Amino acid sequence: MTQTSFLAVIRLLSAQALLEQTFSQELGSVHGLSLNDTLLMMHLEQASLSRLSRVDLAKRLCVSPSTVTRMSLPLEKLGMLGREADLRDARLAYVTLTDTGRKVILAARQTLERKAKAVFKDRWADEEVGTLADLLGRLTASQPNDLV
Amino acid sequence: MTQTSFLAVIRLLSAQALLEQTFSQELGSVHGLSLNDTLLMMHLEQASLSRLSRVDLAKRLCVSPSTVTRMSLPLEKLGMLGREADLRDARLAYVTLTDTGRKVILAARQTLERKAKAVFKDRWADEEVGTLADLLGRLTASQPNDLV
DNA sequence: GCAAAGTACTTGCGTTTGGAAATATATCGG
DNA sequence: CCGATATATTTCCAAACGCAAGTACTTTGC
Repeated sequence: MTQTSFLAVIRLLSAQALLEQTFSQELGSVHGLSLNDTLLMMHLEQASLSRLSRVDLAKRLCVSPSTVTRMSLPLEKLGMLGREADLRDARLAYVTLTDTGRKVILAARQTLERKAKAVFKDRWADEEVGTLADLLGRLTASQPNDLV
Repeated sequence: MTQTSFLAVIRLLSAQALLEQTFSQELGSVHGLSLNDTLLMMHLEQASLSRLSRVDLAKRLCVSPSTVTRMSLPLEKLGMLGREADLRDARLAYVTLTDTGRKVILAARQTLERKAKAVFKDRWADEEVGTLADLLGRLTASQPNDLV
């Protein structure tokens, strides 16, 4: 079992590296977004009030807070993200999803869905994809809200 | 099923981000290696003659060839990696695993195994971990040689 | 056998990222 | 209320990476 755990982890890392190549290239050329940009906006999309604090986003994306600060800057200038203060806590600087951003992320999501479908197109039964999603969900269960 | 595929991919990306944090921190503090350093040496470990060309390594790690060049430089200076030419093709510059490197990667592998085991310690049946490893193996089947 | 195309590697440059430090604000204990 | 500690954000600096260009060598087509 120690060997199986190791195998599972190694393959997870390898599979991600493989998928990231495809997805980030497609997202970049079609929508001008990085994969992390997209995930950030997807988190905002499903958040209440379409807004999240920077540290919250950092935890969800597993990146440092400074990365969130820098990632959101260009997207803000492009009008996809906004900034909002908290009335009770002046330290917080929420990142918000604008209407423009909502449209962009909707399109990007469709691109991702199409690519994701293609990944499993051959040699995968629907049930197997479901099992994979379930098992991976157990791994991320400790994390803040699930996407999708 | 398009929704399930999407869910599986998103969760795969999230799970990897989560695991990478743990593993790269542990590998860095204990062995002074990055996660990619470790994977590179693990590929060499199981290669015939303990050597691989730089482009081959790049494909296996899903990084650019220039990254392999730069990654191997410091490891070479530390005596973990070596360089070897090919008699028939003067373009090739194999990366080789030295005896020192073999010892280091053996220790690093044990660290990874321990951490991997901890990931699945709670709420996972052995069979489920095996299923996960199998399914992920299907994703990476298109890639060059599997590790482990 | 030679020109053209392909492959392997390296280097320069710009981008992205994490960690430490700095700043501002909030909370807690007395 | 006040000082100490904790939290949220930003900025600086250095490390890691991809891409494009350059060099060297090999293979292909004639």
